[in-house]
Amino acid sequence: MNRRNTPSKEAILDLLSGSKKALSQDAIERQLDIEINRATIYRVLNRFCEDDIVHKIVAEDGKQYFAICKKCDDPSEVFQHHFHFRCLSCDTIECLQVPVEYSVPNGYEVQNANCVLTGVCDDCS
Amino acid sequence: MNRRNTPSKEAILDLLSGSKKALSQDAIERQLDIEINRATIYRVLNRFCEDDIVHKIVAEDGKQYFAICKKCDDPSEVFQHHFHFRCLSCDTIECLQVPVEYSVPNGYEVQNANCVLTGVCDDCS
DNA sequence: ATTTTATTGCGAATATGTTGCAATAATACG
DNA sequence: CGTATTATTGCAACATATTCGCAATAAAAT
Ligand SMILES: [Mn+2]
Ligand SMILES: [Mn+2]
Ligand SMILES: [Zn+2]
Ligand SMILES: [Zn+2]
Repeated sequence: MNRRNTPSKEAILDLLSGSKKALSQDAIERQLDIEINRATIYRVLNRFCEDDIVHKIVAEDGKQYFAICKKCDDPSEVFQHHFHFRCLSCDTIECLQVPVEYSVPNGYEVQNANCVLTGVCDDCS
Repeated sequence: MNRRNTPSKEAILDLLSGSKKALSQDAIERQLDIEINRATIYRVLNRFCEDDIVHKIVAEDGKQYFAICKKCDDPSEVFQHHFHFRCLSCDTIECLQVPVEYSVPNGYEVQNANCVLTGVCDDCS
């Protein structure tokens, strides 16, 4: 149950921390300096998710992308569910600072939101 | 390029038209009276999507779900991007009549939205 | 009837993600 | 330190979803 510090964890966390984009397992594997097994990368990422260090986005391509959970500038306000943007041109996914707002019919209880907008980002337009 | 009418198309369209839920390929295959090959089901569904008869939702499970494109009660208004709800209890996905509203940073152009809320639906709570 | 070609079925390929298991190594504790 | 505990890793195998090539079939046009 108790977490241990390992080179794998550290390398993956460093990579995600320094990235402006959400990364998939294979992007992480490619960008890493050290070699880490695929299964290990997934296990590390899933543990980060359990610990709320990282959140997972599932895009329209059906793949999982992972991004660091950042707090808002206003530390009193927890960073809520937000939109993600997938650029079809540069094929990247990023977290938008845009909260997801919705209302649901009576009796519906929402536990999570996975919202991805697709299009062309500023850099590519 | 020209579309032809086939028993497969008709059966799948009937099924989707009569369903309150978005359906995955394997759900469609199970619920069909006639037997249709897996690859064919996907091809029919993808053609429906191209023709804007059906829309595709990708859920957190990474699977594709398909639902008929319905117009609003108000025929003047095209049915926009809307939220979808995935119930973890009855494991279904439905279209909510809740439009997706957002703003994006300057220079971003949105072409599509894939938004799925997850939780427990009214029937199951 | 004949032609054209969209559609289908089949099998194989691709891709993503998970799991069992034995080996390794981080941590706790004497 | 030295040892014990067990979280973590690598590897291979597995599971599942979706696509693709290709030859056969059948809708639609002539
Ligand atoms: Mn995010
Ligand atoms: Mn829908
Ligand atoms: Zn871009
Ligand atoms: Zn339900």
